[in-house]
Amino acid sequence: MLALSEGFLGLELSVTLSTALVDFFAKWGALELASFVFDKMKDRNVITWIAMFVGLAQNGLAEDASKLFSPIQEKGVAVNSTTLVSLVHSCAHLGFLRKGKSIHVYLIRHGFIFDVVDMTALIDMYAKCGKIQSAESLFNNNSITKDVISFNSMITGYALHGQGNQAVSNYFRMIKEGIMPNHSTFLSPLTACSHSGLVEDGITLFHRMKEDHKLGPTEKHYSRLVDVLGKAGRVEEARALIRKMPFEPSSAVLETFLSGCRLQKNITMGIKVADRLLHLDAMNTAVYVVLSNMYAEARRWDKVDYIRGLMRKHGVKKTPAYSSF
DNA sequence: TTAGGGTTAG
Repeated sequence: MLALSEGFLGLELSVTLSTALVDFFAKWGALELASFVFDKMKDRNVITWIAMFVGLAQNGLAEDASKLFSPIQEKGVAVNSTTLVSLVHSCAHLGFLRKGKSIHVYLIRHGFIFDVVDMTALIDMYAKCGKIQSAESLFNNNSITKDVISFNSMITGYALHGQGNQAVSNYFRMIKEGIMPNHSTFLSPLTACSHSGLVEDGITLFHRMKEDHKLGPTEKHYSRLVDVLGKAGRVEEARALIRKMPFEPSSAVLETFLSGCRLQKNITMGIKVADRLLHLDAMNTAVYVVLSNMYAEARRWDKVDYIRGLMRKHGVKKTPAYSSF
């Protein structure tokens, strides 16, 4: 602190070096240090302000970040692409729709030319802030050449808004437009399929990954499809899928499967997978809770007591939450 | 010697 406040080796730190420090500290979550350097600076440039703003935003300090917004705007620093993207990205993260929109409007008024990266940041911001139609019209206005990230962003937006059909159809549109998907492309629509009950679409997408694009599904993709199948009551198929996985299923996949078993009130299968999960980690609270809830739903109070006993035996503290019915 | 887009949902 002393070295920083009096300058390094008695020299005043340059704006560039101080800014690098603000950025470094903020990125590591050392916001007190970042603020300290920021406050001490006599001169700050665009990058200094943005680094501080982004640092606060990424660390969830919405209110503090918000206070920097006006000075940034007053200085008119939101004029280049990098600045725009940094600011808009943080606005998306914080749900600052009005602020994000004001940057967008400001730049339109000033005749700013948006590239695909700028557009993607805006699409993501509008989608995350609940304005899926604004995101959609930006995406569809044909002023930019779309790429895999802008497509993924739009697809994620649809998924976020429960528009499973749109998420899936934009995957096909992307292929039609000759853009190669990547692993991320498939995650959002698969999630959307589980939310919207689009079982066949989910299965199709999953298989297209490998067959059409040579993309081996990762554990997350398996987990999503297990969820799609589990929610649709196709527990046996979900189980077969897990067995076919080219790697050992982690707790995450098994927990997804377990919640499918609970949803379908398949206690027999639920016990099997819970047993496996507890062999992986006897302290996995979630497993006890789900098992206990399954038994409670089946009014098997003796078993509920038994689970409680198991928890005590293993020193698992959390009391299972009973579902009300 | 400083700032750039997507990556489940909860």
